[in-house]
Amino acid sequence: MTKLQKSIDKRNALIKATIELVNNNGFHATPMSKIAKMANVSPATIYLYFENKQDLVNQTYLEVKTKYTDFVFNTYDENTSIKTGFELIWKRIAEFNINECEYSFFLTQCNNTPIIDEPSRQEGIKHLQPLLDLWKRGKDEGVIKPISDYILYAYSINPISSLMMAQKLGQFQLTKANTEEAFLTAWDSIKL
Amino acid sequence: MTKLQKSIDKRNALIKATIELVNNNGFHATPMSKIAKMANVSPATIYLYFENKQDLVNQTYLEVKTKYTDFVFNTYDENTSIKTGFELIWKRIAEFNINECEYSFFLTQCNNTPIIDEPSRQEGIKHLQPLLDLWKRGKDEGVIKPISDYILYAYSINPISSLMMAQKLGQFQLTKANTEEAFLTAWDSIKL
Amino acid sequence: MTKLQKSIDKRNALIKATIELVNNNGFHATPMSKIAKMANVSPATIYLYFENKQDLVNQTYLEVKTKYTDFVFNTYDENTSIKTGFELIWKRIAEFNINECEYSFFLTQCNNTPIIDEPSRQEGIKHLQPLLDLWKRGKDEGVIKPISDYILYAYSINPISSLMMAQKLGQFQLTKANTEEAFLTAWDSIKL
Amino acid sequence: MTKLQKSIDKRNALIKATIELVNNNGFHATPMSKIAKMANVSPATIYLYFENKQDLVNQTYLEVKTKYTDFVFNTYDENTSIKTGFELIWKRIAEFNINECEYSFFLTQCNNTPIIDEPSRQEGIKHLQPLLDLWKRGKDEGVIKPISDYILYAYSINPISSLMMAQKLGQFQLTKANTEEAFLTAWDSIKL
DNA sequence: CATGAATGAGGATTCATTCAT
DNA sequence: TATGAATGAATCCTCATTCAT
Repeated sequence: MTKLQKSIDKRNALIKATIELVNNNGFHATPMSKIAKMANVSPATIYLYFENKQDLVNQTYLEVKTKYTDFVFNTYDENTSIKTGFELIWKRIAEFNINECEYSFFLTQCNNTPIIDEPSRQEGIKHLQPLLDLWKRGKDEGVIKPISDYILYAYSINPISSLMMAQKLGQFQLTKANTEEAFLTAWDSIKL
Repeated sequence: MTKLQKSIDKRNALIKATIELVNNNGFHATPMSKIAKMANVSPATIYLYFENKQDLVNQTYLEVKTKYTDFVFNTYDENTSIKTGFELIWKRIAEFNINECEYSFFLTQCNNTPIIDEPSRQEGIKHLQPLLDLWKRGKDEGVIKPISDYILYAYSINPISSLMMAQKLGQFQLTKANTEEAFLTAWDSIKL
Repeated sequence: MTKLQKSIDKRNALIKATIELVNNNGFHATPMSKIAKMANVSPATIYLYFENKQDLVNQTYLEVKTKYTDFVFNTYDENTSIKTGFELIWKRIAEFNINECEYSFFLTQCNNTPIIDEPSRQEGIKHLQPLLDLWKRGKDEGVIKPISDYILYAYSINPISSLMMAQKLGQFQLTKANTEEAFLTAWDSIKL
Repeated sequence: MTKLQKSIDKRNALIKATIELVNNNGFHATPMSKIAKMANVSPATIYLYFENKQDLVNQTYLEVKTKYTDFVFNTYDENTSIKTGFELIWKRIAEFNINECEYSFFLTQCNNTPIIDEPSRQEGIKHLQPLLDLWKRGKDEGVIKPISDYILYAYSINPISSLMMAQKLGQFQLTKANTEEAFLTAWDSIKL
């Protein structure tokens, strides 16, 4: 194994540990020492890869966000009907939320608390462009309601996170059937 | 002013300070000393009213949640059509989110992080019963989709919080017109 | 013992400990924990009395400097001959350096290293005014060499510190006879 | 360039960096990593040339002290009158303090704090022998006061450092004229 | 009830030093 | 010889909590 690979491994281990611990305890209840222990490095080593705790969380956020959007738009094809395109994206988002719930829970927590820098948050928003483009086209074609993207997003995308949270808390089970219902509900909410 | 009143005032001041500080800094970045200072009491005094920091936050959560449900169901009348009943509740929720955004932001933060005890969280859920009853009736009457309450909630209620968050971040403005669009979208998502 | 007295005692104990430890180990080799231990308080207690380590050393410096000048000019009388006045001041300085060598060594160390803030250093210089006034009169009367005060100071006052340092290192003993010789040497260097 | 030369260069770079950083920040506020960076070597490399941080400072001290005495006694000739001999030495010391103030400030700092080992300090004192010999002759001839060498040193040599410090702090300017006054003052203080 | 002073435990971060290469 | 990566042991400082008054 090369030196570079070992470095990357260590950085990844740190990010993984950060996600797990912040998910379970919150940012401020997650000491650097625990992150180090879980990643099998010395606390001092963290500072070779990250400037400080805030930087560690910011970078973790951006890394996870990138994984998220990469996955979400990976299968997306612009040349489809609005509904098909939306379904493609929505179901990938759902799949990510179900299969990578560690990641999606982390994102949710970051999005709803003041633990992330505003710059990093802004950086994370950019990635959704394809979905916004799709909605623009949908509005032009009279298929999607002519309302603010924020409303469209709040009603068709955010609920997936809510359901994921409910599942994490053991209140609810996201089955195949459930997911289909949820998708149709999302579509009902934004279609014209 | 009676002694009892003075006590209640102090307790209220502490809860108010907790909300403001947790909203701005997060739970663990909010020291007891700052809460005390903002409430104009000694740190030691907090422990006359609350067992410890966790208890303070739990009680704050329940208190705010109670304010929330009291407000939301205050004007509710069971003897209306499903849609009217839903609109009544939904708009009160929206009104609360807009006018008392300190409170609703606090609830959102609690709902999306591990800072609240599971027992307190469970306690907070109970209060929604009238809405669940309404949905049950709606499903029976064939007006509301026959799907899990969690999905209904995720699609028709949670988005209000999302929009409130967006507004708090300055990305979005909840106007009268906007709110009406949002309501119709909510209804579209759950109506059969 | 009153509460206030206990507070003052603690502050004094901290300053005493700071002097002793910095004298023996230097500023940066003196951890707050050791200062606390020697003063019989918890490390956290230091921060009730001082903002941080730098502030602790700055305040210690000023406190010692004040003790120094208070002592030095305590017996001074303006209405004497130049030589008598100078002798009065010089011998008090010598006495302080001999009897309170902890204090004078601390001052010397502060004066010769970058551990004291510039503002605190400036603050400490002010106190020497009576000596400067005496020299002014001496120059006017043609008794003192008409050269820079800095030179006068370097030759007549600073050597006392040097001798104190030598004594501390065990190389030299400041006896009565020695001190008299040193005084005459000082006078020879500045008298016209 | 030979391998040996490269080694010497590195050692010199390290010593130079040590002087500059200790002068500006003090011994303990000067991390090995910064010294390494300023000398353009790896931190690990320092340990090829020096046993540890203390050894690095000790050796730096001795090296500078050697430069100092080499310079000071370079032009010295034993076969002169006491006054001429003293003037020769004194003016070289002054010249060194003015032209190589980085070096002399470093020496002053070492001489007034506990950062140098006692052995190294002792080692550094030896070099002054020619001056002590001169004073011995002067006392025998009845030209120099029959008092302790420590007093002679404190009054005629140390003040140069004091003036250099004052100059470094920007309070005072060591001009030609000033220096001459200072020399005469030094001579007045020790001559019989 | 109310408090200011006090603190032990713990957290982020730094640093002298080592080690595999 | 030279190094960059790695680290354990501090170090400064904070904070939830207690206690004497």
